[in-house]
Amino acid sequence: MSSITPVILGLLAHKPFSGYDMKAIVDRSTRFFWAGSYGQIYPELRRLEREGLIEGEDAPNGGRTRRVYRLTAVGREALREWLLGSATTIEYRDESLLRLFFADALPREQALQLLAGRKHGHERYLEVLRAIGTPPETDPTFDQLVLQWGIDFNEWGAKWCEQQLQRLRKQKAA
Amino acid sequence: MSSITPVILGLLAHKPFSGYDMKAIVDRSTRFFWAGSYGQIYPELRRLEREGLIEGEDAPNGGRTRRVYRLTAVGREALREWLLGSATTIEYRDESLLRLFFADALPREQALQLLAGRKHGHERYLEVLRAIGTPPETDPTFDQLVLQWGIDFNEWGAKWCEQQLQRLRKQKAA
DNA sequence: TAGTGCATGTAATGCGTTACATGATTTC
DNA sequence: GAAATCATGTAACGCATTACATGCACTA
Repeated sequence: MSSITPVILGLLAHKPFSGYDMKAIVDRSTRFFWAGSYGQIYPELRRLEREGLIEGEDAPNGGRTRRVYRLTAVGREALREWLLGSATTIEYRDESLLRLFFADALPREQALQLLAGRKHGHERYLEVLRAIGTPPETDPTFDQLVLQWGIDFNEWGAKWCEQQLQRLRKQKAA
Repeated sequence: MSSITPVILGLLAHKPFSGYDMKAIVDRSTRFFWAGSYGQIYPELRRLEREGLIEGEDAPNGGRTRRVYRLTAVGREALREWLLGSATTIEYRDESLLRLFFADALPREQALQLLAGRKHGHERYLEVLRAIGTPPETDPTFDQLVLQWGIDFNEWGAKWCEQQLQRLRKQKAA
């Protein structure tokens, strides 16, 4: 099982897709917390078919080759197991946080500017996520709930920066 | 400039360290958002010395070889430039969020359990961070501020999960 | 004297991204 | 008819982790 496997199974649980479809969907949804590339998707699609977790069917668009896959019962069970599993990788790399970590090497005012810059980063991210759509208040699907998480997280992050900024400025004055 | 470069320069801005020292420091501080390994550190140390950003000095402990590095003026300027730079990589991989994204494939109650599990993940992370230390309320250094961010973030995350859990349970009832 | 920590270093491994190649179809 | 989009696929590349190798020093 590679890192892209659950994405493929998860998407196909909804409805059949081609590799190209999946890449497009990933690029405007999971990529914010789980990226994927053709170099992962296509080989894995063939492997999963060989192993019987998915089934492919040729569905050309005119003379344009196209192969759509659907989940088998075995694949659905594999997805269920992964969903219920407990192993959970978290990888977080945040250069802005690293800068802040070393900000003591900077004059006070410039260090505070790093906080302001981070706040701005959250705000820009927020715009990107809001452009994707606004999840409904009631009965959101779980994929919409995750988008809501992204929005809430960035709002929280921007607010956190602002609060620290005010706190640190006040202390300087005192 | 590799990903470990700013870490080396940033640490040496404080005081001289050996490669071994730096790895140990990284492992209990930046690794939560910026990891580093010997395979990166040692080669980069020699490169940075060759380029004149740092200077090494042999400082053996008895017969145990040891080489400590300090920042040169050129290195300090390079650090300053990186700190003030705007390029900012963010990479976030969160399997728990991916699970939640595909949770529609699960019976309602099991899907909600994923939220509970995520909350638990935040709480465990919180314990790890609190074991490192509690940043002071007043006049924290910036590295302490980043630790505070980690604590605040996980508190927020746990609370978010709890709120969604309550909201989704109430909706089911309605 | 065996185990742990200090200390440096590299080779192998695994991974994902990037870039490229190919070709059909739709759109302006 | 040019450009964008659909569609599949792979090779090269870069990068970080893992594992291993070496050897000294301290401590139980």
